[in-house]
Amino acid sequence: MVVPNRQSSIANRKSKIENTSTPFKLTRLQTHLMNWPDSPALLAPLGPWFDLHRRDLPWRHGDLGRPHPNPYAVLVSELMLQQTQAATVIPYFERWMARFPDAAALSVASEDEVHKLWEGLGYYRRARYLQASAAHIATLGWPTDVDGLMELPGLGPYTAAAVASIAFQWPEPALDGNAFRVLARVLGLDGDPKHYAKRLRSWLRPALEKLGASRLTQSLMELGAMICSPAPKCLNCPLAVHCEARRSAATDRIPPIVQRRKPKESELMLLAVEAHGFWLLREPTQKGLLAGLWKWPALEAAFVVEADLAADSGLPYASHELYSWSGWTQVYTHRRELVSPFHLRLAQRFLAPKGFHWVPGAELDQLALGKRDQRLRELLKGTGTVPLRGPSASWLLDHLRRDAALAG
DNA sequence: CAACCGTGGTA
DNA sequence: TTACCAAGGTT
Repeated sequence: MVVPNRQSSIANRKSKIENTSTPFKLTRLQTHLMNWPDSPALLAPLGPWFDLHRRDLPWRHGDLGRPHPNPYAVLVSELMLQQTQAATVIPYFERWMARFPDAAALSVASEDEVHKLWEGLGYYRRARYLQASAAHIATLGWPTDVDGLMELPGLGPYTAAAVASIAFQWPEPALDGNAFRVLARVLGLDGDPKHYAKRLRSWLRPALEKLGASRLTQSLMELGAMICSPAPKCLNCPLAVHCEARRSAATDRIPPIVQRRKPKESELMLLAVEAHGFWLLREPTQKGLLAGLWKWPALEAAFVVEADLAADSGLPYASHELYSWSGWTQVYTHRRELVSPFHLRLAQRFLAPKGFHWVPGAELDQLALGKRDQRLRELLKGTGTVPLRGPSASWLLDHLRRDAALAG
């Protein structure tokens, strides 16, 4: 497939990235660029270093001087690599490409299967965006410039530029966390390097044109991942001679650490309710945490206190059995959950509330679950339950049905 | 624009 | 154990 290089500029985009520059800002920009070393000269050592030390990643093509033979593979890898380390991505990428070898195959897949192949990788929105992008490409073909790539769902400034440079050799500067850290240190930037994004892109473009877009983009990120890491290994760095942060012993201050909000804590009971070989699962939601995935029913654990007070009310659930395991802490980006898992076995099924579904045990493994719910699914396969230590079975069931009624 | 979206590695 | 943070993007 031949894709023309339109030489469009991310920095001058009207939409999504930044506003067009005013004459005043352009003047400041030019002034500032005068103080930075020439980018092709400064970054030239990256090429030879990369040829010697580059990792052999399954989405990485041998000849970086040409457009990538499979742009779809680049797209898949870049979506998977968002906020995710390469080592984690590799097995997911292999399975994905085996099952969905091209955009057409992905575009006709079921959403459940798409999520199943993404299971455990996190940020599940990316899987849906990738499928939507594949549908666009299968129908209309590949975009012909970086602005077109930006229109694909799930592609922002970084990913659009990464696909442009790695898949098509368009000279679009792709700035990820690695590139920002490397450039902040080499140039000795003060403050958050993201504030320099626009100037850095203008400054980088000549280097992309001279050293090769794919080669420079990947070598910059590879250096950030392997050498110029948060705790840098400057002795092995091909840019050390001209690095401002190293010269001034400031690599621990550049770039500055951005502090995060403390995660919110919550406590919940996670229920595997079983009846005659069927399991009660929450159907996938469209929004919120773990959207698109199946979930075990859960109850706010504040109820546990009530349960202790209520004790067993003597309701007719004599044939029910309740098992539990020791709990754990489930960590998300901005949340911490204290999880208490239970297995409740019922003598008979009841009508599944709205938003719930009785799943045959044989199909449990086919559902896409988040790590928290995968963990309970695995517990059910073992025999390591401990005697009941928690609310009564009747109490749990009553609250589950009440909770489901409210949710529905 | 701050909040939100998962999970695993690392010091 | 805690906190940072990773080939970020969307709302």
